[in-house]
Amino acid sequence: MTIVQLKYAIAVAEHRNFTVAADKCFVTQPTLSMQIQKLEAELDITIFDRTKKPIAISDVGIKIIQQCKKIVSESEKMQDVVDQDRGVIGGNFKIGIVPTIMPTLLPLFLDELVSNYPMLKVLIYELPTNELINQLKNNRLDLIIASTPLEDDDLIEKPIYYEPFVAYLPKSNEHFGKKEIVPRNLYSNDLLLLRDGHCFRNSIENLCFNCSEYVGKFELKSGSFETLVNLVDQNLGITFLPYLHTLKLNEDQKEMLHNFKNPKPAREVSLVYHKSEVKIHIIDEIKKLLFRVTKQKLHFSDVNIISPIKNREAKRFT
Amino acid sequence: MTIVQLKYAIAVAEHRNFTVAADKCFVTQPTLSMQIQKLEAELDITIFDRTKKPIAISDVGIKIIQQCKKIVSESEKMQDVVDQDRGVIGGNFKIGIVPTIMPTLLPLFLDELVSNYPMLKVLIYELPTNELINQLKNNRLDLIIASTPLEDDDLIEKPIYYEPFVAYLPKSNEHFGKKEIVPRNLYSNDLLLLRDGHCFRNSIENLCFNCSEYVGKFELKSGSFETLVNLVDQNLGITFLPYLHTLKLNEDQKEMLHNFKNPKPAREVSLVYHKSEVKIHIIDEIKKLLFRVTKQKLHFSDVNIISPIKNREAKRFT
DNA sequence: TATATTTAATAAGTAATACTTATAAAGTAC
DNA sequence: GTACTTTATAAGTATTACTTATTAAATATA
Repeated sequence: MTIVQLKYAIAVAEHRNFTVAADKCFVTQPTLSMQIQKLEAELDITIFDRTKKPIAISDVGIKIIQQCKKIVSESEKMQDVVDQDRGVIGGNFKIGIVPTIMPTLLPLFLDELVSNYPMLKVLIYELPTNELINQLKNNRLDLIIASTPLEDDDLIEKPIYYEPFVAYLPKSNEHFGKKEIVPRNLYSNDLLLLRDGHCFRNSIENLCFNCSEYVGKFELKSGSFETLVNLVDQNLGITFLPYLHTLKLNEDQKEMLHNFKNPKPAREVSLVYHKSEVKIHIIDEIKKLLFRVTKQKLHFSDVNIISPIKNREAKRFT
Repeated sequence: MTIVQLKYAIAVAEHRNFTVAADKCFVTQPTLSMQIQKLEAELDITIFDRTKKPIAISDVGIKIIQQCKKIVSESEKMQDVVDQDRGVIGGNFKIGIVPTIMPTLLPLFLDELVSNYPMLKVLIYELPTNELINQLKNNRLDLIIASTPLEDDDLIEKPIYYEPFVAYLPKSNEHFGKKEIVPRNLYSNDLLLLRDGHCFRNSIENLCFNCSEYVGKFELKSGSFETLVNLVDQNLGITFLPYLHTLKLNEDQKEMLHNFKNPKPAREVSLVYHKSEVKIHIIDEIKKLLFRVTKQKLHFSDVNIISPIKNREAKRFT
C-alpha cells in the first residue's frame, strides 16, 4: 500500500472513470488500473465494480475511500508542519465564513491578506455554522470565522471583535425616534429573522426574551440582511442589523436605525480553529490583521454577548 | 514520501540508532539511511541530528514524527475497515481498563474472549481514566472499560453493568451491625479513599454529600482496595468496596460488609470507544460476552449512579 | 444487425527506485 | 594509537511503477 495508490483510488472514486482519473493524476490509464488492482489485491477486496456504468463503489469501497482520504489528508499535512516550523506563510489556506459575517468582514481584510503574503493562496467558503464546524473537523478547512461561543471542546475560539446589533424600525413602530431602545421592550412577533440553520437567527431568538413561543407571520428563506431591510422598508416588521451592516445604508435608511441601551446586545465574532493547531503561524498573522482592521471600525465595550447556541444566557463584556 | 519511509523514520526516532532501527524494519542500515535522507530532502529539513550520541531529534523532527505516527496509524486502519466489513474477529485489539475495575472484571471474560476468537490478539492495559481517554483518542487503544458517564462527545459509552458499593466498617463503627446503611449518615472524615487521579476516588467523593471540606487524616498513595481493607481491619477508618470486590473476602471480613439502603450508590461500568467505530464488530462481540458473564454476578436494580466526573449529581437507575 | 466508440484489462518493454553488499569516513572507547 | 561502533557513500541488483501497444468487452450509433 502506497500513498500514491490511495490517491489513485480517491481519483477513481471521484470521477467514476479510470481514464479520466488517470488523466487527473498525470499518469496513463494502465498505470492506474494496475495500481488499483494491487491495492485491491493487498486488501483482498474489490473497491470498484467496473461492470457498472459509470463505475460503482462497493460497500466496503466507500469506507475504504473514506480512510484513503484521511490518510492522504494527513500525509499532506507533513509539509504544513515544516512550513509552520519555518514560519512560512504559504500554500493553500481555506477560510470558512458564515453568511451573516462574510459581506461586511471579508472586504476589510482580504485584499491586505493576499497582497501581504503573495505565497499564500486563500480560499474562501461561505457556509452555515454547523457545516463550517463539520468541515473544520474533517480538515477541509483551516480556519472559520463565526459567531461564538460554540462550546466545542475540539475547537479553539479567539474572539476578534464584539459587534452590537442595531434595531431597524419602520416609522410606524411605537419606538421609532427614541434615542435608545431596550431589547425586551420590543415585541417579538414583529421580528423578521434570517432562515433557520443560520446562526444569526439563534442569536436573535436568544436576544428576545419573550419569543420562545414566537410564530412569525411568514417564513423567510432568504439568508441576507438586504432582504430584511427591504421588508422593514415595506412596513412588514422590524429587524436587527449587526453594526457593520448599517454602515452601508443610505441616509434615509440610517434614520431608521436605533441604538440599544448599554449593555447593547452584540455578537462575538471569533476565529475558530482546530486544537491540533496546524498552520497556527498563518492563523496568528490573520488574527493580528483582523484585530487591526476591525479595531478602527468597532470600539464598543459594555455589550451583552449573544450565544449562537440556543437557550444560553448572554455573557456581559465590558 | 512513502508510508515505508515514515515507518523507517518512526523506528529511528524510537531506537535512536539507524542500525538497530534497520534491523527492526528487516532491512539493511544503508537502506534506512538512504530512505530517511530522501524523506528529509523532500521535506527540506533535518529530522535527526546524527552528530549526537545517541541520535537526537530536531525540533521540527518531533512534530514530523508525531505526524508520521498519525499517518502510519491511519494506514494500518485500512485492514481494520476490511475486517470490520467481513466481520472477522482478528488482529490486535487493545483494551484499556481502569485499575479499580481490572482485578474483578478481567478474570470474568478474558479466558473466554481469547479462546472464542483464536485469531484475536488481545492486549490489556491498566491506566487511570484520563490517560485511557487520551490513548483512546490517539488510536493507541481500541476500547476502554471505565466508570461512566464521562461526558465526552467524541466517545460512545455502552453501559455493561451497575455495581453497587458496599460499606466496609470496623466493629468500632457506630453503624456496625446495622442491616442497611444510608450513605449520608456516614462521617466522611473516617473515609479511606484511593489516590487522586483514580476515578473511583471521585465517585466516592460525590457519594459523600458532606465531604466537600473533607481533609483526611492521611494521604493514601496506594491504588488497591486490598490496602484499604487492611487499613479498615486495623481500625483506621471505613471504606466503600465495589460489590464484585467483596466476593473474594474471607468470612471474618464479610461480616464487616454493610449493604446500603436502596437506591444503593453504584458505579456504572461501560465500554467506551471512539465515535469512528472502527472494529465495532469486535466491540459488539465483547459487549455481548460481558453482558452474559456479568449478568450472572450482578442483578441489581434501583441504584444511584455515581458519576466519575466531579460535582455531578447522581443519576437514579431502576 | 453491423459498425464505430468508449472504456478497462492485459502484455511487453523501459525507467525509476528501493534494496543489497562492500567500503569509507567519522566519532567513541579502551 | 588501535579497536570498535556507527553512519554515509558507492556500485550493483531486484523490484516495481511506469510507459506504449493491443485486446476484450460493453455501449452507442448508423
